[in-house]
Amino acid sequence: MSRAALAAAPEPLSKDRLRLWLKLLRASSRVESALRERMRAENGTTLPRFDVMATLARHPGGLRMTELSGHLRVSAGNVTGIVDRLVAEGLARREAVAGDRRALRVRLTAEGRETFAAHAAAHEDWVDELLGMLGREEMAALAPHLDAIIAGGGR
Amino acid sequence: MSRAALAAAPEPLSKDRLRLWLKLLRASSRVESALRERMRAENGTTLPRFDVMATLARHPGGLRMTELSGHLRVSAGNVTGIVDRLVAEGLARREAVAGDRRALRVRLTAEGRETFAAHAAAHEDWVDELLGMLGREEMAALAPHLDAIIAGGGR
DNA sequence: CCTGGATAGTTTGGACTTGAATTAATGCTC
DNA sequence: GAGCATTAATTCAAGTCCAAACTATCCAGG
Repeated sequence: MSRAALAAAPEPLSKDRLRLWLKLLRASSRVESALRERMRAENGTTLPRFDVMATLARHPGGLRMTELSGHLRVSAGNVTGIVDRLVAEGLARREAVAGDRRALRVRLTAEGRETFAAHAAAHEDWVDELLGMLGREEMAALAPHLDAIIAGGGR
Repeated sequence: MSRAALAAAPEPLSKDRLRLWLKLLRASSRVESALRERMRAENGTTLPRFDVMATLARHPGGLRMTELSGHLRVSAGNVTGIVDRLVAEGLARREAVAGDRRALRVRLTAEGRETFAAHAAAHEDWVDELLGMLGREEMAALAPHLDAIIAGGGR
């Protein structure tokens, strides 16, 4: 074996992982910023607000603040401000929880449900368009690896 | 063909795309927040600052503010503040550009280069750990699809 | 009871983000 | 060579985000 072949150490896997991470980040950022922009321009709202409303829509009985921040990937202190704005716009309501005066239950109003339904339909169309290059097979190839990353090293 | 078979419409692809988008977002968020946390706790810095320094490190001759905000995917107004902080910490420097008094060239200082080298090494280790479940084959399966999403529908 | 620790939620401080407005300088065109 | 659109960068307003401190309430032991 030649000296050159010996010297050509295989590139460490960590470099590949770094590159893959950059790709993952870019792909995600591209979709997210397109969605943010359309949410703003066409629905007059923001992604965080939409996420909160989506979570509330999946739980018609309402959620406590802690549950809400648990379902989302945002901190509790953060949810307070977003819910404040939803309440101010008449899209959500805070109710007392019987038996625990510390807790609050947040729930969408009727107007909030209507508004969310319209936004969600548009959102689904946009995602469909932004990921239109992926067919069933491509998604089947991607999904398990994304799940593995989400599951992480046990964590 | 039975009535049931006719009624059982295949689930629209758009639902799958929506689910895939949520997976992509979660995977990306998981890695990003782990990196942010470590950057803060162990390197005493933030991801945006690190990103700016990484870009500057790849261009030893310096970059104009516009070029910097172009390489990163952030708005120009944003870069101003981040560079401000880097300059305040002595990690970067703004220089005048001969021939165009509007423009500025941003460059890492010697201290900035040293600091970045240390942070970058740690960063690579963390990514290697966070994506450790992916081997060469998994990455080879993922990368082209991520590239397709990045390339988008032309834009 | 009552006191000390846990829990629910808010507040606070600092950083980042975008989009839009602003300031300053450039360069094209007539 | 005087106007005028363009470009470089900053500033601004509003919102998002996190971590940490704080307030109010709950609850368990003594």
